[in-house]
Amino acid sequence: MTATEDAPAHFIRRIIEADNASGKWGGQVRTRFPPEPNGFLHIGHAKSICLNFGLAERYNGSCNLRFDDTNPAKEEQRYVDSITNDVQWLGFDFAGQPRFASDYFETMYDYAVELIRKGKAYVDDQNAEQIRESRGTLKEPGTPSPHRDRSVEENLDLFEKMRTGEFPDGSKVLRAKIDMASPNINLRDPVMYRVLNAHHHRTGDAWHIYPMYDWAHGIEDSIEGITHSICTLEFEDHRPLYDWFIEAINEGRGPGSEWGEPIVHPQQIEFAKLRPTYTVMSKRNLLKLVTDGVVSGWDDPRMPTISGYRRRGYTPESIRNFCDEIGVTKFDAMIDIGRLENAAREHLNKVAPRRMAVLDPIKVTITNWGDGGDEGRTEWLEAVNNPEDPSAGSREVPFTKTLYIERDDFMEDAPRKFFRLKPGGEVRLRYGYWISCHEVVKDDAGNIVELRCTYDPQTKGGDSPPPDAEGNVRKVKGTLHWVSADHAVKVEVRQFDRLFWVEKPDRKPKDAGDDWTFFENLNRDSLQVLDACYLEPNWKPGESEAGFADGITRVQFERQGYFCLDDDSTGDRLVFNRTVSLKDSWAKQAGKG
RNA sequence: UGGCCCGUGGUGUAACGGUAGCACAGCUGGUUUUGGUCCAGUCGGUCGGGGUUCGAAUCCCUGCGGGCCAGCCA
Repeated sequence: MTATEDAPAHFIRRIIEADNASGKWGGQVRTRFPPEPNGFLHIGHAKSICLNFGLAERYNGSCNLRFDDTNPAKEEQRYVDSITNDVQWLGFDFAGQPRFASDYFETMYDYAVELIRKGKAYVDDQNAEQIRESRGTLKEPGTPSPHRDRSVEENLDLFEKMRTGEFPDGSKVLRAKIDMASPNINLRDPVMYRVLNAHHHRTGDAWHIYPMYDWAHGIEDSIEGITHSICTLEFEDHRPLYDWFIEAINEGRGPGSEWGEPIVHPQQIEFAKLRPTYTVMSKRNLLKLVTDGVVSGWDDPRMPTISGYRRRGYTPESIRNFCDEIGVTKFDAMIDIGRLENAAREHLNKVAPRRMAVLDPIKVTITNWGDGGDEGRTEWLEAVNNPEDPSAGSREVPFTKTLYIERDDFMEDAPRKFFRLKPGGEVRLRYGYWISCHEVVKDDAGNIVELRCTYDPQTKGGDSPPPDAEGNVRKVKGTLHWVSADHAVKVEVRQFDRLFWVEKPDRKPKDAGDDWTFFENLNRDSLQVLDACYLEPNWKPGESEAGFADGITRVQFERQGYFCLDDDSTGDRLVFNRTVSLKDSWAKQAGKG
């Protein structure tokens, strides 16, 4: 928290602080997060959520979760539920229940009638194609509709009939009468209402017209008393229209006016949305990944959705920290997705309990295990649960004659800087003993099937042996994780790689043909399932030391990465998802060749 | 000559007319029973050209580059 409080104020905070200083809103700050319930939330929404709710927290204001449900053709209750859940999981509180634009339909209708009576809106009989053609182009002005100068009475009558369902879909619209020659196309008599005889997930069949975004959004904000209406850059061109609608409603309002008192005029402010590397973000492309079976669903751990990151094991804190770190500007920047991975490592390092698990096992036999007593004995050795958090305590891990270590941790012909296990070499088994390898057993195909090693009874717990006669202490460079073959639990581990090979997967190359899609950039090996991994037996799902508030079981498998228990787990088969690997400077060096 | 917006190290972001700083990544080294963490050091930048000013990343002009806009989507 201190980090964010100390961070310099970004441009939206400056606006708010200036407003507070001038008393524009009486020191009040009210924001909102206004998703359309037509899909699942992704990491880009998280930035907006953290911004809006974060500002409310910082300035002692409030932030509403408001569903912009103005298009029943695309919206569903299940999206409302999932979005609500995601916002709560991220840790934000929206004072009571979510709001809905549809709750304001009646008020919006009244305002529309008011604009008609003021001569600022009219019913147009043109169809969609005619309207498009008469709108003009980016360089040429539009031409007025033949219905633009209908009488107020006729407009009122037609609009009423639109509402009550007397017209078929698309046959009529209500338009604002602004300026068909405006260089800003949004001002060329924008549509306010369309006829849509559709069933709405909340208002049912009460309405046969539905408001367009530009008309509806400012009114929603105004009704809720929003002070700062924050949206993304592509709405910049819409701001003049946002302001026009509210000013049109307020025209002639005031004390004693037949129209009543002026309504609140929130300030729309635009910022650059989040664009992470190595992923697609549009709802359309995300949907295609799901429908084409590239991923298992919206919550596939490889998806950039909130539900995907949750299932992957990301903590709400890590996502919020990430959103705080990347800043808020009007520059359309690309954010290295590695920043999000770092945020996960940073948080999980502090709170994830440690366990040992061997993902790709190779058998190790301690040939002199009998030297220390009964060859069949099990020694229980103390292991620290989290070196970053002493209060996490310790546990005991079993050491026996037969163990598993990671296949990668042994090399027969090792380079100089490889300080793991090699023939004749000695390493520490973490919290166990020091061992050295004296024999490599292979099958007929030449695959290593077993390492025969000896242990040093004087290194119990992994400690250094006593000094020799000259006072020299033997040292080892490498420390390996391991499990007892007799005690280990066999589990499944799923490792994920990024879904795409290139930074901007939806960027079509210049020389690409018409049949090109972003699927060309898919990483077809983004999922690796390891079904024979061995986990130390100290495992009690749901009882990890950290006690994550969201009920998700998260853990660090030492030297490998952070993992979480997947819901696919059953009583006799645990499934772990790798959230993110640990940093691996050996892999980096080995990769240099 | 359509309109609007945006250009600061590799990436992101500060400096709001007065010493170009921070973070991440990279690289060096140190500590370490995780090649993790942690610590120290280091590399590296104001898109170009004019102008205003004692002084410009900041203000003005211009060029270049990037983004958005012609849904009865949001």
